[in-house]
Amino acid sequence: MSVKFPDLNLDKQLCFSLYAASRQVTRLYQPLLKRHDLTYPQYIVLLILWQTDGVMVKDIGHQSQLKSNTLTPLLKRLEQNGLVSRKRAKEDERQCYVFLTDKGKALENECACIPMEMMGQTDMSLDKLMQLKSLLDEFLQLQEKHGG
Amino acid sequence: MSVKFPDLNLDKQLCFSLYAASRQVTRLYQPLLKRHDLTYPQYIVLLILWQTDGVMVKDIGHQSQLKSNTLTPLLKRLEQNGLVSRKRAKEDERQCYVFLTDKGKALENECACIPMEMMGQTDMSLDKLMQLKSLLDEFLQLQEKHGG
DNA sequence: TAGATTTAAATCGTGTGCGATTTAAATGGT
DNA sequence: ACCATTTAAATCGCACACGATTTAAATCTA
Repeated sequence: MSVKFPDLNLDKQLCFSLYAASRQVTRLYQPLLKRHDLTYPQYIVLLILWQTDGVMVKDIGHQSQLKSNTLTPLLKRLEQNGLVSRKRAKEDERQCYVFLTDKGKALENECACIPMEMMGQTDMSLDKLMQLKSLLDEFLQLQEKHGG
Repeated sequence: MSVKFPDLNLDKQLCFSLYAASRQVTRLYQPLLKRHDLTYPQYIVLLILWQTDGVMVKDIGHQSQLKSNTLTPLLKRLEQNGLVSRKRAKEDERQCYVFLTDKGKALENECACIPMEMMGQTDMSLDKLMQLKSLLDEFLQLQEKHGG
């Protein structure tokens, strides 16, 4: 058994590491984001909007890999906090466009220091972080190809 | 700015990739675990118990990096499903030991095929998966050292 | 053009995650 | 022995995630 499948345990361990690392990163972000009354998933959505303002919920979903059942309540919270506004598209009433408010746009500058602060907390070389990202992206791409 | 911090965006993107990859892996596990009425975090806890039966909640917490506020309800669900039993330690009533039931022990064999099935779904070389795990573990270790 | 199908969000229910607090048991210092 | 402190679980509240379903709008088709 251990000859035929020498690394049968690897995937357990890999998934375990991935799971723990992801939550650890979220924990690292939390104190930085709390200053701006943001959660980590809210920050992810804002990163998407700061890149391109006025995006459909569907497209935010595609970029973040989150569905409307997660995004709708999250976006409502961002709206309640005055960071975004949601408008139905006139040409297709099913679609909902999300726009940054002035406050939401201003927040981008206030959050500008976060990436730097995070980098400082990782203690890993830039080279290894890039390697890590590259491997994760390869995994995600293979998944997108295979899983639709 | 871009000279001094050439990859300021890397960490945004890396965290994003990590976040997406972790959830993708959970999604891959779900259909396999559903057959046994398990969630992914429940499976993680069972992996720990299959390795060593009769562990304190505290130790499960240390291995899984989950606290009692997550573990207590999760363990109660496992108990309700007849997979584990929880007993207070006689020598220290604060401590709670978790034991596998016969059903819980039997489940290990039923889940034996899961790692193999998962490996088949990743489409990545063993070499790269090991690289990935190595980088994630290095990150986690640095965090444990730094963050306590 | 009426009815079936597809599509985009929203809604619902369950199970995490986690900060903060609480409860109760053990321990430590005086 | 007494009381403050520490420790291990449990509890509470909030915000995700996600499968499944629903709602409503657009589109396709006979």
